[in-house]
Amino acid sequence: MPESHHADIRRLDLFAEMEESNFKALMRGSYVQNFPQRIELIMEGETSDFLHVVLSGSVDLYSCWNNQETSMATIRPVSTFILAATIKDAPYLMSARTLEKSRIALIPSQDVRAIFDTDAAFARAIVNELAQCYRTVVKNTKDLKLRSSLERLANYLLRQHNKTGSSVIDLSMEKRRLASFLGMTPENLSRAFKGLSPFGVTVSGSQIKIGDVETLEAFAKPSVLIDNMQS
Amino acid sequence: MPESHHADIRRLDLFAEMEESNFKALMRGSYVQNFPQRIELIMEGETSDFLHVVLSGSVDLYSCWNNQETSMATIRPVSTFILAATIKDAPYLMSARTLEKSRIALIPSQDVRAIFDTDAAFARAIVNELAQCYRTVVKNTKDLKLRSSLERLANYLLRQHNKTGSSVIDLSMEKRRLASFLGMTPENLSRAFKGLSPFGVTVSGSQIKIGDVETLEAFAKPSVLIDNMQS
DNA sequence: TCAAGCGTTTGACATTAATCAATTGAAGCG
DNA sequence: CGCTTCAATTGATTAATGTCAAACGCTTGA
Repeated sequence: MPESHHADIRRLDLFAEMEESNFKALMRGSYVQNFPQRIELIMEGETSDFLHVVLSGSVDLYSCWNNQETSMATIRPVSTFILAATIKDAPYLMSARTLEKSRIALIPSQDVRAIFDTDAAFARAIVNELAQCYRTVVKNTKDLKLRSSLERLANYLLRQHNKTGSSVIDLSMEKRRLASFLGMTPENLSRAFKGLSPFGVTVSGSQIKIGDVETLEAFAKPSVLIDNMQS
Repeated sequence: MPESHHADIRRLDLFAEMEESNFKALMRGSYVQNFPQRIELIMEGETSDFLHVVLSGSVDLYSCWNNQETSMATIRPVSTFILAATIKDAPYLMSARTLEKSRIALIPSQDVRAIFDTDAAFARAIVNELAQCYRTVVKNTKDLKLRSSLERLANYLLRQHNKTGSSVIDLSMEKRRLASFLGMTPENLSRAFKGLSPFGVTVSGSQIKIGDVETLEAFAKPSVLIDNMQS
C-alpha cells in the first residue's frame, strides 16, 4: 500500500493507539483500491477476508430478503465496516456497495485477528469500536420499534442538524435510499416531508430547511438514548 | 461471592479461557444476589457500574420512549448483559427487569475494564461476545425491516423449533411480551397465530404446535443470515 | 434544443396494523 | 367454591403504511 494512505488510516480510533510495528505489519498485507460508483464490494453470506476502511467516497450497507432490499447504514470516511464479521470469521450479514467513486483500504482479516492477540491497545480499540457499533444498532432498533415514520424522519433531520450545526440539511443521498434506511417507501417519505411542514420543515430538492428547531423538537421528542450519536 | 457460583460463571465463553488469577480477582469484587419476579435491575440512562450475569431465572431487556415500551431481548442463563455499556463506560441504552425469580451475579465494570487490558484471552472473549451481540441485533433489524408481522412470528416459531428440536413450542413468556419483542400489539399477535393456522400452526395456551415444519418453512422462508442463531 | 430516462411526487386504492370496547378464560385467593 | 384480577381473544373501527398508476421535473446526451 502506498505510504501516503497510512496517515489517514492511522488517524482512525481503531488504529491510532497500536504499536507502530504492528501497524506497519497490518499495512504490509493491505492494499488500497479505487472503485467507481455503484460497485458491489461485498455480498451478504460471503465469508470475511478483509476488513474494509472507507478512505474517501461513501458506502451503503444493505440487506436483502425475499426480493426486498433495505438500507442498513451509510459509511463515510474515515471509518471501517464489517468489523464484527472479520473478528468472528463469520459470513457477512450485510452487503456493501459504493454510493459514489470511493477509495477503500482492504486489510486481511487474518492479520487483524493475529495482531489483536498481541497488541493490547489494538484490542481495546477494537472492543470500543464494536461496542459503539452495537449501541448504534440498538438505538436504530429503538427508533424503528418505538416511533412512527413521521417521527423517525423528524428525528433524523434533527440528528443531521446537530451534526452539521446548520438548519439547512443536504440529504447527500437519494431520497429513495433515505426512505429505505428509515424503513418506509419513497412515496411515504415524500408524504412524510409534507407532514412535517406544519412544524416548519420545507423541502427543495435535496435541501431540507428546518424553519424552527424548537418546534420540530417539540414534535420529534428526541432522546439522548436514541439520537445521541456520540454515546 | 460464594465459591459455588464460580464454576457456573467460569463456564461462560466470556470467562472460560482467562487466567485463573484474573478470574479470581474478578470474582473477589463481585457478588451474587437473588431477585424476586418483576424487579427492575437497571434503568436506561443510568451509568454502568456492574456487568450482570444471569445465573438462573430470566431477564427482560426493554426500552421506552414517549410512554411506550418495547421488549428488546430476553436473557437466559448463563449469559451476560449490558456488556457494551460496561466496556464503553456509557449509559445503559436498555432497562432490565427480572421475568421470574432470578439469581444475578454483579461484576464491577471497573474490574472488567482493568482485567481486559492485562488478559489477552479475556479480551478476545469480550470481543467475540460483543461481535455476537452486534450480529444478533443486526439480524433483528433485518427481521423487523424486511418482514411482515406474520412472517416474523412464523420465523420466530421456526427458530424456537430449531433450538429445542421439538415441534411443540412452549412460549415460556407472556404473549404480550412476545408481541412486544416481535414489534406488534398483543391483539395482532393473537390474530397472527390464527393467520398461521393454514400453515399447520395450532395454539393451546402457551403451547404452540407446528403441524408440518416444511409447510411453515415454505411460508416463512427462513434465512441463515437472519435466523441462524449460531453464526 | 429536444427527447429519453429516471427519480420524485401525487392521487386513488388496498393492505396491514393499531386502537377501542367488550368478552372470554385462566390463575390466585379468601 | 366463587370471586377477583388480569391476560388473552374477538369484533368493529380507525389510522398508518404500502401499492399501483400516472404525472412531473430534473439531468443527460444525441
